[in-house]
Amino acid sequence: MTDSETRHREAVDAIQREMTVFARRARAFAGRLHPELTLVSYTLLAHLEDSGGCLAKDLAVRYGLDKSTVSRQVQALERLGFLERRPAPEDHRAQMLHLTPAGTDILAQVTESRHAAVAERLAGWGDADVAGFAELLIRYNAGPETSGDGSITQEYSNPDIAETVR
Amino acid sequence: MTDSETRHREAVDAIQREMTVFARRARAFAGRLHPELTLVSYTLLAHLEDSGGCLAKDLAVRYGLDKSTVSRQVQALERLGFLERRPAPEDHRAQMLHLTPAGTDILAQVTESRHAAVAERLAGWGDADVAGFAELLIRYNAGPETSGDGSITQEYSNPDIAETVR
DNA sequence: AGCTATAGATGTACTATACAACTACCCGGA
DNA sequence: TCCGGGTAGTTGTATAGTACATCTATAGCT
Repeated sequence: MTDSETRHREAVDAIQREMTVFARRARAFAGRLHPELTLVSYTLLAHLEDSGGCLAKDLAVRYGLDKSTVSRQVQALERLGFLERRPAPEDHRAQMLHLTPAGTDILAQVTESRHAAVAERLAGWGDADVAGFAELLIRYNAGPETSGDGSITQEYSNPDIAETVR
Repeated sequence: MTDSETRHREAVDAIQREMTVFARRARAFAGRLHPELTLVSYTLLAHLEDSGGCLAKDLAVRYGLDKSTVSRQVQALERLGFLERRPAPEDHRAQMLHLTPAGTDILAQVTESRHAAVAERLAGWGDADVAGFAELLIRYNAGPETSGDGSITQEYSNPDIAETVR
């Protein structure tokens, strides 16, 4: 193995390790930040905002969750008053999910908290590094252009790619 | 707000969003990759390897987990034959945890799988980008040098800083 | 009309987690 | 010396998130 190959392997290992560190902290982190909204709830509400309303099925496909999981999450978010269901006129099996004003509100609050937490970690970074980090993360999450990421099934990975490049 | 400030804010938002995307996928991802070892189990075993053996307390502090959680994780890993407990000679309340050969083995396998998954996502990246991404992630996880990350308590954040720069 | 596919809800089970209470042990001071 | 407060770990209990299987109602094609 050449020096360059060794360096490359070590960098990949570092990325693997650091992503693991981050992932391990993320949920507890999100929970402490805003007990009202878990990481998943936050993501679901955020998608409702982005999409301007969608079906539970869409959320399940996009985030690789079982439809039963989404069904219960939606129930909980409805109970909290953050979203409402409206009968879909064109398909009586489905229901359009929409953010309520309260949902829009809490989403903005949580987004702001998360933004602040990230900004604090980035304190002292140069603009170029911040911009570069953002770009590399987007590229990483988008995954190989050649479809499929070798670890999750096709149906799961594609919607995520769609999301990150939206 | 100047153009530069706007660009900066958008980059921070992108980082926040991409980290969220990543975190949401990580656990399910880890589970599919190696059902034997969850993300947490993997991290605990990895720390045993790095440290050459430690106490359950150390794991709890380092990873911000409750000692009961660690206790049960350790039980499970012992049942699977991946670690063993040895009475600590200098403190009879405590027990040193050590990887077994089977534990060392599975850890190597999972590390390899994770490495491969990451490498696949990085396929087509230039060496400089890979190295730069690794460096930025390490810096991000290490957090602001000024101690405390504004989101978790002091006791939790420090061990993690220690870990990422070990 | 009838068959199959789909959106969602519900029953059930499992895992990870936290908090509280408990046991066993450690150590420093009166 | 033993007593009290601190510490390592276990166990009881509760909760959240998740998946899989099953069920209902509806859609849409032939």
